[in-house]
Amino acid sequence: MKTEKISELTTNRLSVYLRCLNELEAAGVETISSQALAEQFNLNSAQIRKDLAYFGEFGVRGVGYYVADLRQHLTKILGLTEKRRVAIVGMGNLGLALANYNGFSAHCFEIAALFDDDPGKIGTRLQSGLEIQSTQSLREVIQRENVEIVIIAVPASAAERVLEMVTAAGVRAILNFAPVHLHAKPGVKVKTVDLTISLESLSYFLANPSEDAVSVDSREFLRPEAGANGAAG
Amino acid sequence: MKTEKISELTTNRLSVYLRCLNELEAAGVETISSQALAEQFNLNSAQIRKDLAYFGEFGVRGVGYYVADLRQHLTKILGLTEKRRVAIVGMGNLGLALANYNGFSAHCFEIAALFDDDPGKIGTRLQSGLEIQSTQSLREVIQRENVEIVIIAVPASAAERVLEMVTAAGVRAILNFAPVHLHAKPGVKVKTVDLTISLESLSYFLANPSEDAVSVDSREFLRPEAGANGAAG
DNA sequence: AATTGTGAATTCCTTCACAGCC
DNA sequence: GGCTGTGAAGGAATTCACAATT
Repeated sequence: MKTEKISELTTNRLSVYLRCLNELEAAGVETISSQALAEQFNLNSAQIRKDLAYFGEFGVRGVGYYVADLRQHLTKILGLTEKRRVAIVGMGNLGLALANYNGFSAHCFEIAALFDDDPGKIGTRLQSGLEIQSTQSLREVIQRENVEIVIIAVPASAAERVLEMVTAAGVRAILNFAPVHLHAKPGVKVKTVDLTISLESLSYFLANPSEDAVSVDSREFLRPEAGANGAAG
Repeated sequence: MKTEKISELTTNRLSVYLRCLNELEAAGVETISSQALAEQFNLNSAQIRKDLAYFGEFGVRGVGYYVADLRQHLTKILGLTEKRRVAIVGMGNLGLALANYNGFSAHCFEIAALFDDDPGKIGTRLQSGLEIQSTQSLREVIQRENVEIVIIAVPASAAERVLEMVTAAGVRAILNFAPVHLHAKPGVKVKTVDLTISLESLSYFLANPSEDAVSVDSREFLRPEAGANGAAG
């Protein structure tokens, strides 16, 4: 167990391993080797062992990793032992879609509040029973509902202002869908999902026939460069 | 102008530069230095110059880059001179939200077809006028409509099958929202946007109080690791 | 025999620092 | 003087390869 700084690339991979372990456990598999795990994701087995070794010695030499055991360790490392409460700001198409998406609850995230500043939307109740509230009550509601993570789904022009409101309310973890670079305060983490960049990256790929037409799932969050020829998954 | 392999991190940053140049041009700014550009994104100015230098000598020493000129070069490099036709497979909440999202057309992407295999949805027409079609006609429609990019917005269990159909129809660029690792054939690029990983990454951040509470917009698609202690300085 | 955990080697990416040019 | 383009240096992430362990 080291105290080095853990790269975000490593923690992203831990998420992937955890998902796979959930499936393996459901399938009744008891142990898995780093090699077998690596083959599922086009990763190197040493990388998996290193990722895990940052947090402890979870494996058994000559055997591999006990699925149930490792699953539990990763769940704890990723802070997923208890539900985390999430609010969404911006109830346009995307915000609504996320609010109605059921996959979150299965993964320890619970939508606890919805905000918009359009008077025509405030007061509307979704299928889930949650009511859209005014952004004017954002601070109060976030604190009362113990919201830990906020999803920003407003237009780019409003995103920075929302970030300020949200951090002023004490939130330290933000998932931003607005296509803009946000300036976060120290101690606050902003993850931006930028669909324009993703699409333009595909456009670049189409425009520049790769000399060596290798491919793979290009998830740049698993490897610094996947894709191109790389992987990414 | 080199022939080295261009990293996906570089092309992602080109998208960011282009967006900024669009704003600068609209604001009537004529030239910009790598230093000024770098400050907007917490990047190093040498990195920007290097990114651009892979593709040519676009700058003028002592002056900087002419905004209109560089904008045009980047548009061409990213293959954005003509509209790219996009299809969406899976008309659940997310697929619908993406289909109704207007930001695409502004960025040279045009939704050309929508697919689902739920008979209750097939034949439905969206606001845009586009009709949801059966996945059984996927190949035919994709070829007739000259679709170059497909967005997969189906459940994880169906994603691999959809990928096969789509690549069989000749599509080489896929944006995948299903939380699963897809296995792409050579010459095919898959970019996966995985919300579960993003949220779990935030959960990890909350669960592991960073010793040095520095922060930054952690877009791992701009730097191998942003955030944590990343860019701040 | 099989597989982990890890130092060393490698590869890749970023930053420095300065020559070259406007 | 100011700024680009770039070789060299530095840093970070991945992979190799093997000792340690069951």
